[in-house]
Amino acid sequence: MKAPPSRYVEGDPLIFRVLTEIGIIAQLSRTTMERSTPDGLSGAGFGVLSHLARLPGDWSPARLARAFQVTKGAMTNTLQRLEADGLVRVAADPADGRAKHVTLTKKGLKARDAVVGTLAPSMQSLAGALPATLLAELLPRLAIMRAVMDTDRDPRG
Amino acid sequence: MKAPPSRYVEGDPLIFRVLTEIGIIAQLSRTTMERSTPDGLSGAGFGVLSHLARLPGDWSPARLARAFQVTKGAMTNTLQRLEADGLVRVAADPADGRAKHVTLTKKGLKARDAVVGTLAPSMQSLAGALPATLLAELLPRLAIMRAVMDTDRDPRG
DNA sequence: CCTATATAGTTTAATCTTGAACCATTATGG
DNA sequence: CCATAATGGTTCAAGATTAAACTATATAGG
Repeated sequence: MKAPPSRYVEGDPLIFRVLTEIGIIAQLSRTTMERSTPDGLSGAGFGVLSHLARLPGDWSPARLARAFQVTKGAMTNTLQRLEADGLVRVAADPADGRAKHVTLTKKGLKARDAVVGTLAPSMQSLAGALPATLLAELLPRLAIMRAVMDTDRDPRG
Repeated sequence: MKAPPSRYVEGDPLIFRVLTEIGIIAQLSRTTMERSTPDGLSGAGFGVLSHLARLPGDWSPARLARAFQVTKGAMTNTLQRLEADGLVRVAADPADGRAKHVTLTKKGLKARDAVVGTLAPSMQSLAGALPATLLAELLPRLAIMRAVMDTDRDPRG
């Protein structure tokens, strides 16, 4: 019987420790990212542009809010700013009187690509500092975890 | 030569895709966590309590701010709320006239444990829904990634 | 049909974080 | 020793997010 080195480090279930690491990495990458978008494009705005660029399909404000796990009010706000800057187009859905369609403008795509380009050097330096196979090992596992969490979450406000 | 299924999904470097997954998981877990602390304890507050509970040592507001990658102002705010609720103690550092020491109170430790307990069922259900070895495979790799990002970041605030 | 319920989107007040300015104290190096 | 730079902490205005209330449209059941 020997005393543990600290009260919780050993005892906390794996899941807590994994989520803690993920939270810190997300925070670090978020601040890095936002420093590359001083042109009035918020992190949330960039996220929406990037999402629309990567994932084709019909995107309504409500669907975007669910995808980002953000309230409808926050998404309204983000989209209003993006539309005011001409980065997205928001049109009424002809099939559903409640809904709207969000699409990327050319300007929006260019703005997104510009941020990605600005970000590239620091991302490459980060990737280069990691063990060669690390990212390839992480990605599919993170995708599984995200998929599981994504399915049994509660809808938001 | 065949056309890629979408413009970016295949082309984005691994590092972007990994960080995207991490960002979404962090957001999902953050909202889950904050729903388990309706007693006026913010997510940031819980993070600080948990940090102090898990990692012994001398913690000043500035060091906590760096650990969480948050501005000094935000940490001042968080600590003032925690201290007002009697969850932490903040005392002047006798060795450094500028600095302060932050320590957990018994009440703070109990509050932290209570939140962890409330969270446990959903965490267990999540862990149970994942492939058995997934978390054990993720943790060391995430720790490496966090360590690398942590070392060559800019100081804040 | 018609009522009840669910969903899409907006608005509002409250909360939190940032960035910058600021003061106090400590380290550095001529 | 002294001037300068660096660090610790607080405060304040601006920006972003949340929860909740509200309007409008759509769906389901009797």
